[in-house]
Amino acid sequence: MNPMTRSLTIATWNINSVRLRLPLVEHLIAGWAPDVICLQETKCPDANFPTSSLKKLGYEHIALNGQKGYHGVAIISKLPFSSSDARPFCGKQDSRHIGVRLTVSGSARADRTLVIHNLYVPAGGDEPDPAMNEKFAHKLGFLSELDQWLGAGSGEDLAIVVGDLNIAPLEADVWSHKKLLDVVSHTPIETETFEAIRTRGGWIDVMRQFVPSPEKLYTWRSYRAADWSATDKGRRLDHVWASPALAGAFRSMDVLREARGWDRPSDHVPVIVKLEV
DNA sequence: ATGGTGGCACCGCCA
Repeated sequence: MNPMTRSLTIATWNINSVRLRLPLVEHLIAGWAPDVICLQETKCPDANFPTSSLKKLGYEHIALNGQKGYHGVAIISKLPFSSSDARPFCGKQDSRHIGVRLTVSGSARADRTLVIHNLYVPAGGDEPDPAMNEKFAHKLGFLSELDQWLGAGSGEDLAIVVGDLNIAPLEADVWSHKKLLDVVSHTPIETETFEAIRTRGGWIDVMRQFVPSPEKLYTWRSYRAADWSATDKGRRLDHVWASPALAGAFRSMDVLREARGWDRPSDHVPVIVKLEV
């Protein structure tokens, strides 16, 4: 490794209740030891977040935007934050974003600032018609605000966006493109808007740098499947975007497919990236 | 064959 860079591992995972699945978070930590873990759907108020357990495991820096019962995002980190912020969307009080600023110290160069945004985009309900389904209208409104924000670019030299974005943009991101064209998460209005925001903002689809289309790549499989592994009807709903300055920085990307088979699993699996900054 | 499962909360809602 270049001694003038620092290696950093970042995980993103929709955990579907951080309290119920704290043992799985601990398992992820024991096996992969990410420097930073971005969680979505923590489903608990900040006061109930398992802060002390995670601090004992070395994640002493924790930024929370939780709420009771629904949504909720968190960033836990071995590295300190110089600041954090939570953005509101659509005039609602949903906890769907937390952002942090990390100072990454290189041994022989000036410190560099890395911004990480952790997002939980609305799922959007079942009916892909905003006139009939206000949850889908909310999702489209959320994307419109994301376009104004992230579509305008990173705003920072070194920036990463991760999270459950609840859209599978490419044909290779779903088990059947044709069967899912009318299914919320893969409708043309969603996939086209998603890719328009990403490309207009100059964001790199980091996962697809490592597993290019048309190879299938999934991060989510329904709880309703009788046998998730055999049928493997998955979707890539979780994403890692990076600003242009990070184009050459990523060294690895792993989708922990096996995590879908862990005891009492989340329906999403962790995605882990390693980069040098 | 048009279901199914899972979490949280409170006895329905959301995913």
